[in-house]
Amino acid sequence: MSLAIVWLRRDLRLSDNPALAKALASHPRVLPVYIHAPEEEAPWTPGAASRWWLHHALADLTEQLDGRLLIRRGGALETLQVLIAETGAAAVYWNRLYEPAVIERDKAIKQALRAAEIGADSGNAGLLFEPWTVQNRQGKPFRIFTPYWKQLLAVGLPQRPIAVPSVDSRLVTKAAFRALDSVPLDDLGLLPGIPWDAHMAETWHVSREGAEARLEEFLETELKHYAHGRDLPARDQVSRLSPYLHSGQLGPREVVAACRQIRQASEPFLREIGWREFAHHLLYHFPHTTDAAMDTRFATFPWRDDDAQLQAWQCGRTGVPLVDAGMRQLWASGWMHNRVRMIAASFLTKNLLLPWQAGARWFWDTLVDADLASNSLGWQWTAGCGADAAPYFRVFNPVLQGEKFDKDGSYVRRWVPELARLPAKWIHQPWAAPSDVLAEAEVRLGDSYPRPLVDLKASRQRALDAWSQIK
DNA sequence: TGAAATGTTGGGGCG
DNA sequence: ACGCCCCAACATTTC
Repeated sequence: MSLAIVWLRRDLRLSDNPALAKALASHPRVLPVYIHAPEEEAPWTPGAASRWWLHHALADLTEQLDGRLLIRRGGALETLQVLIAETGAAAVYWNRLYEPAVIERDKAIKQALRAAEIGADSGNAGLLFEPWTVQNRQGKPFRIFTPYWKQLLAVGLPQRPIAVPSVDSRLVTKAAFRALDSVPLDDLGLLPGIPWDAHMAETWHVSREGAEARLEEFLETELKHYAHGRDLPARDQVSRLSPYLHSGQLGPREVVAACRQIRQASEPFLREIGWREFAHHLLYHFPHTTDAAMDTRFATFPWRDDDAQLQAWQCGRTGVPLVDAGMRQLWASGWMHNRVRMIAASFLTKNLLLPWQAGARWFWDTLVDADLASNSLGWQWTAGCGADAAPYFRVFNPVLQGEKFDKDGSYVRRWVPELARLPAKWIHQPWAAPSDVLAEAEVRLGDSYPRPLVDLKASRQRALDAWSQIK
């Protein structure tokens, strides 16, 4: 009786899971396995927020599998080989990932297994289009989003996910499972040592059920205002699906299928799914862009080095309310509204002139949706050094952005409570408020709330001057 | 998925 | 009544 191992990674779901479907199609029994080998993703081993999410996602998947998710620790290849020896498995199935280090590892594993006459097959659970299947008329990878997206739409987005297979009767028996040594989830040490995750637990339902509920609620209630609503951080009319997509608790084909089933126009939202695709496309074809600017002129860009300012940015004490609100939302909940991400990133790279890689590293550690492809693209986009980046001279003014997108200041009030009593007129620029207004609101600049690290106008000019040095 | 500087227009106050 | 100036309001250009 041949057994197949289904090696789960960032495809932590049963539905629309090609590896699981293939295994079930040709083997009477399957053994789902998660192997904890973060060092194999170095230097991009999952950050603290990602690990927190992963813990709960694994717990939920274990429950869906009636306790039969085998967890092991150690090198992926060796662990698979040991498991094959222990179980007599005839084949291993998994779904592909697209980060440079992981591609290399997975290639080697596939080769080694096949050399040992073990079946090894992989599928696509994570993307609508895998990077090597999309190219422009010259046969080259796209570098600009819009023509890339147009082509995907012309080809047609895949929208037929694979249904949830009934796995229960096909899992290894409970007796057989007990005979295998499964590492207790808690032993992986994914949860924080000090409990900083209280607000995260309130914010997120890290489960398949949570993913489905979020998707459904978003499509029903928020999608119709998405085109404008997504710009208002206080309203939060966004999907919040990114962490589910990253862990694979939800697949992009499932999202597209759900959009097609409703009457609302979903183009603006699907376009964001398109950006996620594009990010993976770029990372695959230009693997160095996790660390180096795509635009080679930036090799000599005069980035500053200032730990104190970097730290102030990280903990939300820059003195610029909208930036601080975003950074505190990130720290507390593992997530930041997309518009505020752009503003906070623009402030770091332009106004503070600190390297985008430093920002990318911080986001990597603090975001529950931290994704190497999306994070690298996003930071290079903001810094103006990416493939299809915002022009360098596009500098966000956090005061104007606040007045446009957080008119009444409620987003700032929520995350920067020491400014909550300021009237809307001054909430985005307390440094300009008359002293009686500050006193009335019990704001003491430089004491209860910092003065701004830099003058917005002067630092904007400094960034433009730095740009003119390399162009 | 900007912002600031610069240019243009048109209404209204005023001599 | 007319021209002049001021300055919103909007458009265009530039970074």
